[in-house]
Amino acid sequence: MNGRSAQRLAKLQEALASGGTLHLRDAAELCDVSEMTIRRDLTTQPTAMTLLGGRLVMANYPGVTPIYDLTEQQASHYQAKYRLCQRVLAFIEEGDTLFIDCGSTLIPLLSQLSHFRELTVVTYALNVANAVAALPNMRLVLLGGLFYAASQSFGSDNMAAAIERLGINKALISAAGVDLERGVSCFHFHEVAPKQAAIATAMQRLLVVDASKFGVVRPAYFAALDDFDVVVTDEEGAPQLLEGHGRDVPAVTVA
Amino acid sequence: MNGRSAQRLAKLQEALASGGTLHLRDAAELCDVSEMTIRRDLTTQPTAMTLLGGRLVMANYPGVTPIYDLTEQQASHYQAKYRLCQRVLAFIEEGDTLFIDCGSTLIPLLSQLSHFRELTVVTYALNVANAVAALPNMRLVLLGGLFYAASQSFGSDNMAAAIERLGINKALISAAGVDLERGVSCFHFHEVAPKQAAIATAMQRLLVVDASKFGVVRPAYFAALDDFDVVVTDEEGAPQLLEGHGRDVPAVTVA
DNA sequence: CACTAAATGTTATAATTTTAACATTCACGC
DNA sequence: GCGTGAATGTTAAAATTATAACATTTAGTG
Repeated sequence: MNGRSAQRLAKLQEALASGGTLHLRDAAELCDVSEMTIRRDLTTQPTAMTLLGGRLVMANYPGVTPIYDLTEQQASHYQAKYRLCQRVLAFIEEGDTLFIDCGSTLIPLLSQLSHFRELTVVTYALNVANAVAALPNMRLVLLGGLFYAASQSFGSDNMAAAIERLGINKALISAAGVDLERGVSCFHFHEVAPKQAAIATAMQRLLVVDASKFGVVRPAYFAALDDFDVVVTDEEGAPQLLEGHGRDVPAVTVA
Repeated sequence: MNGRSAQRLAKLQEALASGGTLHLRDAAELCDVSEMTIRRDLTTQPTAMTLLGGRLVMANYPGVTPIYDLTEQQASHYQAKYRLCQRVLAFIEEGDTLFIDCGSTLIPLLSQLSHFRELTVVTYALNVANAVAALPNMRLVLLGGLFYAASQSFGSDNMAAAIERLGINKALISAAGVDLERGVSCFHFHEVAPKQAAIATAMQRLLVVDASKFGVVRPAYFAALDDFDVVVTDEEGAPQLLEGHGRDVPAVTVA
């Protein structure tokens, strides 16, 4: 433990507080020590900063997502979601007005939508909106309200009414749990109203879920399985969906 | 221009959307191309990502905005905005419900808000929402609608009504033009309703504009200068604001 | 089906960053 | 002042990342 060490780090953190990066050489100059000393400070002392390619950046800031490397597992998990969304893509047509649910499942779909010339996306999720906003030739309608960080989505008392006013063509719904008998559920209660409204108003309803969701029940039920026209799932999910059921299961597409 | 380039970048951006970094080698593997291709994508196409020490990071991620490659002019311009926002900060109190306007002027304010324990932010701008969503202890209300990419904001026919339902304490309004006689203007017509509604309902109204906005007129007028209680501007803006006027000018704060 | 141009891959090289080892300086008690 | 250990600086080598040049593949065209 060294008082100067801590003092230098505090100074640097202050410099970075407004965001940005500081090259190690500049950090050293700022503190009037050698680069090696800054390096040692960073490894010796606990700090909210990290060194990335010779540059100092803020990480682990209270509440701010820390800088970390995506693990291979995370990357491959993303690949699976990507394949699922490739399947969903087959259902989308030029001119559609899509309702896109919150969560991470449908995110990989969005960049694929840039192929279409005329598409409207309706969502109540911030991450979905950001992905769509980055695309050209896309009409985006975000249903606002109070922000729920856990699901990156918004909730408001008149969201259902707002959704029913829109001419939604296809509803792409995701879920946190699918139980063949009990129904389809999610974590957060504020998601129930928009999901149900989208299911009620859309002309075609797709449930997009990977295998891990089957047999799971989450706090908030929002639909029965046969409320959907199509279920898109992966190789592992399909058998679970079909077994012990055969009558009122929607069409199934496997990624 | 290359469609695949854009598609790859979109895919990577999605993978990084929830934060973190992705090593170039993993990014190349994910897209099934060579590292060189990803490098070229990044330099060829406009993107929100940047390469930092061989790792791909979201450039607009809180704390990772790379300022080192900005021109000095840009850096100083940002510094000016930052100072302006520092002044605005003095008007904000614990427990406030703030209306925050769209544009880039007020963005540097947002990261400073993390010092407060209890704050509500109301906005109709996507970039503002993203900055606030990254902060802890913050209540965020986003007014949704149809997305306008040029101003990164939303517009809807009932936005004014939605704003007037909220208990907004202080309205922080920015503008593209301030003419001492003709009034305050912005570029986009859909911004007029929310700005006016916020001005109408807020208990305190602050106009935040740097010197470059004075004497400029933009397509859409939305207020008179004396609709505001305070004008926050910089050293160069203050004299322009005061000259030839003296009666109905609001209090002026200089950054 | 050959031709062309764009896109991508490969390789070698340059530049940068990281690490390790050792030298030097500084603070402080005796 | 001297000795001691911590802190810092310096240097060289290793590892990593970036760049440039050229080879190869691919997509589109006549």
